[in-house]
Amino acid sequence: MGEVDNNNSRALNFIENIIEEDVRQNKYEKPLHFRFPPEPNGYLHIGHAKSICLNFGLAEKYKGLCNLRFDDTNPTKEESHYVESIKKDIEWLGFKWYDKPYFASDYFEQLYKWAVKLIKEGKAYVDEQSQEEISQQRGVPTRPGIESPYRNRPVEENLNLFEKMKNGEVPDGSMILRAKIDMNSPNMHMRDPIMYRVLHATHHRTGDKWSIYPMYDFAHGQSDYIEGITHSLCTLEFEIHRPLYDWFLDQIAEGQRPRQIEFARLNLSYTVMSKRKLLELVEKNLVSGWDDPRMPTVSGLRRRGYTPESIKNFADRIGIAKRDNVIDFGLLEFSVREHLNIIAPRVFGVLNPVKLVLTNYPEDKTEELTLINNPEDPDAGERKIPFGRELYIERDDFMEDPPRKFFRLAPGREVRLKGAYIIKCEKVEKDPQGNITTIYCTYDPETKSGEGINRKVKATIHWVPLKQAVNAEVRLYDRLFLDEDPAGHKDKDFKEFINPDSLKIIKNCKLEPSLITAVPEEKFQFQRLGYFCVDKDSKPGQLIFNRTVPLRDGWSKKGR
RNA sequence: UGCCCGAUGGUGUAAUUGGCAACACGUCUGACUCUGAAUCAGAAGAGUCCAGGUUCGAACCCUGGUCGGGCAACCA
Repeated sequence: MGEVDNNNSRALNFIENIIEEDVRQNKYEKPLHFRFPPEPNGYLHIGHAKSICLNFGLAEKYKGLCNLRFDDTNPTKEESHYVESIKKDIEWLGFKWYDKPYFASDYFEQLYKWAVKLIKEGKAYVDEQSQEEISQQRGVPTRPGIESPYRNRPVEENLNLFEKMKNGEVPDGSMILRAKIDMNSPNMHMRDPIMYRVLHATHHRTGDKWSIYPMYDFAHGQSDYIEGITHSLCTLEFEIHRPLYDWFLDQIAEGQRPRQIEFARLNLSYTVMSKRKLLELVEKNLVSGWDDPRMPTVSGLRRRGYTPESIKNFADRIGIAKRDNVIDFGLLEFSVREHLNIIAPRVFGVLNPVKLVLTNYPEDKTEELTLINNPEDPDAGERKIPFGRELYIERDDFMEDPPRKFFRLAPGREVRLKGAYIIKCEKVEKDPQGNITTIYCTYDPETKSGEGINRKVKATIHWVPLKQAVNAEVRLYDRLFLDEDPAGHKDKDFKEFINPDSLKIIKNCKLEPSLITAVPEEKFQFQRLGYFCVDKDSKPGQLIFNRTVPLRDGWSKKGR
């Protein structure tokens, strides 16, 4: 139980096609080896989840391995608490990395040796120009660059200078180590790319041991190579780096080497996906944190009430390709509903309560009614709810002057209280402002659920016993941005599109008493309303629920 | 005046590698329903960016365009 039927027979994506071909050709002697290489400078988001599902999923599918490797070559941006959050998120998604977490920083020594090797072979040199000069000389994509005056200095001099850089004898920014490739290349990344920079910064793992740090391009491919990665999957923006990835491997690799394959990153409508922008939302307190339930982060989705299964099914459904894409946020919502429909126990919760009195129900009588916990899951069992003369129902479930298509309660109309009796509205009581304060009904004792006669009524509504109701705070979420592509406007900042109503807090909601013991991350379907998840801020006696997603609503959609 | 990618219903992904466009979401009907949910049945919606070419046959191959994305951090 609890499994969403997942289509394993779906067509292969282009990466799987490449892999199948590799397997057919017996290209690798060892198991296929993948890797997920996050930089520990932020929290994982749903786009990373796509990559995680791809890499770890491929390893599972082809009985291979998948490493978790932190790409920690920039000590000025990386922090160990990000390492912890990333590990937690991957584990929560249900994936297991091979062996232990790996770190690019573990390869600093090896990388350094390779750099020295390149210098000795005349393939790398120390440049002492300013950042501006170097950038100037690099040229522009449409014009070739020009060579640095330091480009042809003697090997011995390069060795000495690089040693000084390494020993921390030169200030930040004064020297860099460059690969000697081709300043005329149409590919900007091949115009003598930077291999090492001087950074007197404390690294989250190596501390102050190093004062030089390798650049991404001089670390990533080599790290893949060291770990025996067979397929190095990354997003499209690295496509243009591939010639450089291969060039560095050409210099150092023997035998089997990794192959880089690029795929399109995930874009989700009505949200932003860059770590920089997400960080900005956090730092400017536009959201409550990385795990704010409105954030597209893995931790945000978890807090919102998403399940790992729903995220994995989503990742599977969106596929892998190379063209730019924008996935409808509704597809993510479909994926949670699909899973939660199967696993979430049904309960009664009234968000906007109005008192209802059954005038012909005995004053002191209380019944224990039995309700099915989940019609989709026979093993979910039953529970009891007390029923009495006074109840709460949803204010929206009553209309004094209903339109013809409104099926619920109205004066003179009958409706079933789910799991209880059919009731009929007799009259309403209002306050001086005209707000309805109490709805008076009669119940039909002959129509008890499961026992009595089952007359057809147009609607069944949920309810909560007034006396035993549990108070709770409920947080309703809507999309964080009003624009489909908030980051896609050249002239406007993405923050201008923030939805002012993305969070609505409702206090004094009335829940059925069984919910009193609910604990954080527990998920329920509040019947007829949606799926809800207990928030981490929730405490006994002060329950807080997040609405993960409302139920599909075919009625209000039709325009009513 | 460059280089690298890409282009298939509203959205996303397929098409057994050249054999007559499929699946999912969404939308719309209808059935069922003690959740206006779920479930079930059905429908509409693309002729594959454009123009040529090769071929008995092209979404797949070739040529030339058009449009979109990326590339000029001592970021990854």
